[in-house]
Amino acid sequence: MNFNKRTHNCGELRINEAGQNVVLNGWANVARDLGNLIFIDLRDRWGITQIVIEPDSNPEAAKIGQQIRSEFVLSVSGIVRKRENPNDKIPTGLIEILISEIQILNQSELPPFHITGDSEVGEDLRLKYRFLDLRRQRLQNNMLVRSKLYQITHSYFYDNDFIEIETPVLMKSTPEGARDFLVPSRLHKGNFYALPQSPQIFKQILMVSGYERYMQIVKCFRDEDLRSDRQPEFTQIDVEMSFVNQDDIIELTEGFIKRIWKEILNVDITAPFQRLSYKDAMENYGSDKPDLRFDMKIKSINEIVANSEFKVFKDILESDGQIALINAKGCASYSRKQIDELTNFAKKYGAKGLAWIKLIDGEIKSPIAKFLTEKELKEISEIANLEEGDLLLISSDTWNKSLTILGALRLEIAKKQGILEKAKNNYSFLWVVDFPLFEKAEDSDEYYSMHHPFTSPKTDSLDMLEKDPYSANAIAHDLVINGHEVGGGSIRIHDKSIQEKMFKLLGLSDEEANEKFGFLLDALKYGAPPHGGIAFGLDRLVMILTGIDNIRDVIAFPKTTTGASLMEGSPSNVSESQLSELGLKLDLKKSADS
RNA sequence: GGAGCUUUAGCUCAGUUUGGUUAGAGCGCCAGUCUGUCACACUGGAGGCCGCGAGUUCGAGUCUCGUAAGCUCCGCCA
Repeated sequence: MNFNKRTHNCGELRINEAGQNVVLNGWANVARDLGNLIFIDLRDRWGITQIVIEPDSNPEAAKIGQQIRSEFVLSVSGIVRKRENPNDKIPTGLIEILISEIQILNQSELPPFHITGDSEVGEDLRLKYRFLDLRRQRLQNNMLVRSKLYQITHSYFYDNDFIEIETPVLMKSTPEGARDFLVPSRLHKGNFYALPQSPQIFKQILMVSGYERYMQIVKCFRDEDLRSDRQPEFTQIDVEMSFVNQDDIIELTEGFIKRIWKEILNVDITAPFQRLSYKDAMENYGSDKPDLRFDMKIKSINEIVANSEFKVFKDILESDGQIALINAKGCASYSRKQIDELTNFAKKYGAKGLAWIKLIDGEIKSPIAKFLTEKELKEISEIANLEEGDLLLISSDTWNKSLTILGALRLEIAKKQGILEKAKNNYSFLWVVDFPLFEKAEDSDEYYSMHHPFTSPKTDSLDMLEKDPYSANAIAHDLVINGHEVGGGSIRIHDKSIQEKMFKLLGLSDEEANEKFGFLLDALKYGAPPHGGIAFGLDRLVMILTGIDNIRDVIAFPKTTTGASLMEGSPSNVSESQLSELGLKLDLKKSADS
């Protein structure tokens, strides 16, 4: 097709260019036909420029102009001139283009939703017509931030002497953590590749190979249920270094985050970031990824009620549980119904109930007051800083559950009271360190790696690996921004015998360990350097940088909560011949029955 | 695996409490008028399987049951 190619984009012309002949290409954002004067807002990804057709002097252009509808693709030629009435809402608002020639390059059907403006549109419609949703300014801005982040990442790590190496997308299935996505092999019928949950082992092997500083922006895949911040395929900034300790990794990361915030948000942030041990994070905020933009700390009252006759408390204390509270400032006015809602909220996290204490008109109101002595009530009021109009929420359960419940309530209260809304332009950066090496399953006596099985124990925990392995700590570090876990890493095990011991503690026999991770154990035999690293969730970083609370809005082509793509219709059936080539037969009875 | 919310015009939603004539609004769309608009304005018009399937009822957008899709959360996510 012959058409006049643009001399400028739709966002760059200013009053200085007045008098110039220019050509613009783009989409008709909106057309306003005033009869003997036609205005068209021409849009491309750089901006909007108003073009004018004057029918009296250019009847041919007017004829075309009258046919133009929203989203038609145009090429326009004309002269830049000062506007009679400027529009101060857009950067090009001082000028307009008087048309000499206008060409319709393509028509458009009426789009199913407005491209212009920021109107709310149903998620399913947006995903089905993703090509139109991506045309909207909101998503274009998100993609732009994302692209900038790629560039900053590459340049920062390149400046720091890292090299980027690609690791396989088809690899061995090692279903230790999340479910793997599997890919059947045609050449090895009955065998499967897995898509990587992370390039963890490959990057460690690259350290053994002597690359010392590796990074990669890499897609990872986990076949687990989705959430508003979780997609089955997501992007990770993967980093690994040799001959380093934890502080080196943390320092490098802080420089990286500083550069991102400066270059994308023009915000200067100060390092080093605060550090909290896992234990302190849990005991103060009820979370291993606390949002520190507001305070509302959890207080333990175990000692205050140590001798309480109140059966609920007594039982919890006898089983080494945790009784703790938060002070919901100014929430004493909550109705019975609102408190019931909070209780139901807490029950989602496994709470059996929720006790509370209010101070209204100088008087304490509480369903459990009659079980507490005056001294206990006084000490609780003191430790909680109970003031007029406050509501204390008290949870008693196992250590982990009680604190997790209060941590969730802490966030819920902050949301309800507008505390989060007020803090939305603030940023809190935090390292959570000293994670336990192991985590016990709730319903069995089995232990799992809290991080992954290649995480190094702290050196002072090496002894404990022998005596009390399940109390040992890991040299692990999570980067938490505004209550989101955006990065996690550790110093890895580079000693083969410790790695073997870890597998054993996780219940893997020598055979199983060799079957699954033999190649890693092999590599550790040949001069593995001390090494460690970190990986960042790129999608979550973009969410924070754009202030968007949904991961789908920072990914060009995301999946729905059932893992489907509404645009191209995946996942989909495949033909019999495709299956037989792979030596596969479907047996859907089971899933149809259940 | 479990819980909750939503589904009505092209889009965003009201209507469901208490079943009852012809299901509404705003925006958009179509036609016409209009020389300074920028969410143009004005006049007129078209547009509905009330997600889908059963059931209750003289009668269902409205009540009951089932089902699908989207979203949010718990479990899950080494």
